Amino acid sequence: MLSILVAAMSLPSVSLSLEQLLERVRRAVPRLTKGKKAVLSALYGAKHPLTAHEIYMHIAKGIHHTTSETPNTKQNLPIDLVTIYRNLEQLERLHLVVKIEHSQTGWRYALTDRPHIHTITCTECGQEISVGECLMADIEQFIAQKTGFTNIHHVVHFTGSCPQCQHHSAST
Amino acid sequence: MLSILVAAMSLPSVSLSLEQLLERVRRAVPRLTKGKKAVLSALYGAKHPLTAHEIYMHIAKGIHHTTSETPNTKQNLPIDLVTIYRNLEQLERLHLVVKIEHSQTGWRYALTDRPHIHTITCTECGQEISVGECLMADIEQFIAQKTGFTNIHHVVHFTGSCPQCQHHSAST
DNA sequence: TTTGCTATTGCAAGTAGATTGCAGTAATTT
DNA sequence: AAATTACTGCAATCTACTTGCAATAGCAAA
Repeated sequence: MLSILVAAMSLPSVSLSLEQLLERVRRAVPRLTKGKKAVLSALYGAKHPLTAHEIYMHIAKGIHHTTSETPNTKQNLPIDLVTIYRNLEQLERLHLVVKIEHSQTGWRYALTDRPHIHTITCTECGQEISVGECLMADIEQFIAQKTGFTNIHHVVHFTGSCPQCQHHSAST
Repeated sequence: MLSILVAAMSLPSVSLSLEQLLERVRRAVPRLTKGKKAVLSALYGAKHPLTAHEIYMHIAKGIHHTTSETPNTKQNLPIDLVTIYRNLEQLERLHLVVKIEHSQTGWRYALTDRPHIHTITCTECGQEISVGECLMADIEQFIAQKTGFTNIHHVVHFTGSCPQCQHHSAST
């Protein structure tokens, strides 16, 4: 039984260039704006799912600082956080972006169909580690057959007692 | 492969009385208070995972109204919402209660080891339906072996396009 | 039963992620 | 180049949740 689940780990790697992604989004939305491109670029380059605030910081860091020579124009201002929220919401409705988990600092988003990892958090000490690539593909397929939903995605996070904290538990 | 997942749906039913549950908690916590008993009783009687606010309302509804004959004593006052939050946090640390999903109105909690259902929400119209009992047991076992964690629980929620909304999607 | 210890409670104030209204801006079409 | 309107940024707001602290109430020992 476990061997089947392990097999599910070898997900196909997505080899879509950023340019191809932007072209795909351009066809799906009314206007491909600067803010939308910045959000997609941040998610494209991310190794882990990002919160809206992390996307904001990523964009802000990529912008050159203002000096007397380079005044504060529209070009070098960061994208407003509220714009990032609104773009994530729109891209999620179009199934181009998905919520992966609700972390302690808010929802984390990733590009759809990206192979991704999930994490497990110790409810006692707060330690958080990876559990490897996603194992949910079979469950999603089962749900699709049962409910008629398509474009199924999952929000998954695990909790438990890490090896160091196991003796404190009441359930053993 | 799917037949294995379907088999995982027949989880053992938990037949613990409320009294047995309270006794178990009494041994695990320093003081079994009125608030803690009320929270546990609400979760015990719940058919679905509850938010802190839903637990608050459930407790408040179960209390007799104040009249001139029955003045406002400590006995018929509801449990403060902050007390419910603190009890849920404590019970979660002891693995007696678990977060099931982060709904639009906040985290939903359930008693640990209760057979429970998960839901799928349409990202376009917001419709939410059940996907049947939980299929995560095998994945949790795999993670336990890989990470050394015990008392593993999961936070799971699904999203997708419901049959009525599927033509609007950009991903097809 | 009474007493003492301290975990727990309730109130109030605060934090932070996320949302909303609106006037101005900019991406696209013609 | 002009027109249309989707989108942006600012400010204000909402709400789930947390924290500080004095008062209260479980529980155990006397």
